[in-house]
Amino acid sequence: MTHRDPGRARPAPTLEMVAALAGVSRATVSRVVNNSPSVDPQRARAVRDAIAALNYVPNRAARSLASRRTQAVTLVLPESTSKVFTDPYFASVIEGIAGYLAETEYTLTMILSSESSPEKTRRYLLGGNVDGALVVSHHSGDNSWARVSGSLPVVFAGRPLVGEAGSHYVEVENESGAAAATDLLLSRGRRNIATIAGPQDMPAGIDRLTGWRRTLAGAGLDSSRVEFGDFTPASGAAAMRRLLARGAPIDGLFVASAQMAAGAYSILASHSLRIPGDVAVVGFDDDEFAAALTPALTTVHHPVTGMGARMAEKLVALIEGRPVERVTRLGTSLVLRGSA
Amino acid sequence: MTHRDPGRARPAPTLEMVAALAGVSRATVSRVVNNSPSVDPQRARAVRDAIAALNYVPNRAARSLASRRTQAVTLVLPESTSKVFTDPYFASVIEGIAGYLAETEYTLTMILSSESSPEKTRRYLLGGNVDGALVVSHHSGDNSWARVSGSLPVVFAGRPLVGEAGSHYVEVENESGAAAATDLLLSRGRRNIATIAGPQDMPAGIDRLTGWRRTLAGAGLDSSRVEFGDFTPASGAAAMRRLLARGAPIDGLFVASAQMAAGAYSILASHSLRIPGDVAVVGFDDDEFAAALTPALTTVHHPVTGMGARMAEKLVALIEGRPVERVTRLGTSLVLRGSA
DNA sequence: CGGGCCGCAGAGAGCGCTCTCACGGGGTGG
DNA sequence: CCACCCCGTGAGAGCGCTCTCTGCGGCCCG
Repeated sequence: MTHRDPGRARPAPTLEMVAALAGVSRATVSRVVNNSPSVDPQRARAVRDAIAALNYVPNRAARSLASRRTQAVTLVLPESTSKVFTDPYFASVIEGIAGYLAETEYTLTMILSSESSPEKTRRYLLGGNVDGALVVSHHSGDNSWARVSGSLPVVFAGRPLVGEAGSHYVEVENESGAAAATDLLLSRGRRNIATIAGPQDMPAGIDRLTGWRRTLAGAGLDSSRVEFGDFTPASGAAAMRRLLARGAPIDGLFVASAQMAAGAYSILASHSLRIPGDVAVVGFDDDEFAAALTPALTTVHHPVTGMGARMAEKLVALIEGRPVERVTRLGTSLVLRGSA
Repeated sequence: MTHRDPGRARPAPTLEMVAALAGVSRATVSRVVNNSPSVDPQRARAVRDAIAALNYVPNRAARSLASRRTQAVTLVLPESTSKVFTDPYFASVIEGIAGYLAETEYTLTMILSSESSPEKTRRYLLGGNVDGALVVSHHSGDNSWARVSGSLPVVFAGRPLVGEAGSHYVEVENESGAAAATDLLLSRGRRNIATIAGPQDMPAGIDRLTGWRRTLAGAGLDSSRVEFGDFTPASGAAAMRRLLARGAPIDGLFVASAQMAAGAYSILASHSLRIPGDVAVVGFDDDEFAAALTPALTTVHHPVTGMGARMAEKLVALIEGRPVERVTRLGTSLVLRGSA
């Protein structure tokens, strides 16, 4: 079947047809479809029957044209994401967003914000294509959002580092999560605690490091054993290698992502350091990586899917003019497994 | 800023306004915007200038209403996906799709096809909301696609097991990839080769098993050492446990996904079986998991992102009535690392 | 018993764009 | 030199819906 529909088959039923069948005017059908309260129940019923009979589905384009609303929100992913796209994080966030929106009238569109032409993204957003945007803006580099969020509802994943201070966002309590992880290492009797931190141009990287640092400082311990990675396994391995090369003793390790922990594991193994015997390890992120490691990674669990859902919820509320908390913070919990 | 735009700020410029500024009719502007060949170059230039001056962006809804095309395609993900969503596979496919579409006029929308109400999905697809659909239909269970793909261009990821035989799809050469993996194990002198196969209700699961089986049969070897998983690390671990429990010797192992390989690794380790010394392992999928394992997994690489791009490309061609190969097959390659 | 409301329905004017159709003018062939 | 094309253009009719505005009854109040 070289498939080309010859003439768009069945022409979709229109409001007009429903109105005719139900014996009312277009306006009334529209009212029923949009749940306007002031419709005679009996007529409403007739209309609903007609809708069912014709298998009527409102035409989104027409509706959006007339109402000047699109009923669509877009998820903006930085194209740089390509590099980290294999991070299960994104998939989970998307899942949460899509899951929430599925129950609303909103449609989810996605754009990869091309770094080469941020203007294209801006024009798309401001061109009346969507009612709002969700931004998974990882790095602090792009500030194109400041301008957009002034005239379009925008919700960020994670505290934006730049842009206007009034942004709406949903974030995970990275700092307290990291603190809890570090506390656990302390409670295990570890005193020479290192960390493999994330990039310092994103909140997740900054805050997790801060939590670790603050906790060690509170315990009067040295917090100089820091190396940085970019959340990928390879960078975790490299950071671990640098950490060991310093020569300072390490008996506890907090890693800012499960993927980096995977990298660290392999280096520890190649140095014949046993987990948790020689080095107790606590990670951050409770994804497949965390569970798949041997020993399974004790880690800070945070609700990624939930974050997506909350972002979507917040955005819809914003679009519909309902009151919204500007910031939503999601707690973390410690998942104890074998590594610490 | 409790952000509520008071009255939709700046009313977007319309075709009409561009026409007035350029001193031509609406029709002519429309022609320019749509690259109609028959426009006087000089006027076209005037129009383009006017567009730039006004920063005009066509209103998608109006265009779609008038043209009966939506310029949107949707990606349908089975909701069951939630369970496997952390699989980097999806993220990569999406990346490929979004990347390709970014260069076209098409917009990407996503829906999680709720298993509880496939009807909702169908109505959305057939309700004129999109010009075409991309289906990442993993399992063979849902056959709702057969009906849809009759009246809407649809491209599948992977050979669909059910539905009309004429479907368009892009697939990876799973069978030959698996065969190559198995051949490698043979070339390493292994003769007691087991496999952890994927679910037998999806092509990726079936074909990879077939490739393994065919190769062993070709070499006159026993191909009864098979256990199944569902592509997750946990299922890989369970399958490995069952395989070892059989008591039959195993010196080579082909695992149908990198994630399952991760699970298998941990079980092999707990049985003090060394990789590749005691058991040489070859996986399938070249994702973060494969590289993060210790020893790094020798695996069959397949172009997941490329598959997404090809799917999108195929769909757009289909929508625009251009000739399209019904099936696209993407080759695999063997990535040699430390595990075999 | 009359006037004023209020609740519900219908008429109709667009929303911004596409696309068919008709038209004018220049080029070609007879 | 005229008939015929054909190319480039503009006019205008919608696409399917929303939403304001008007109108029609019936009810309450004075």
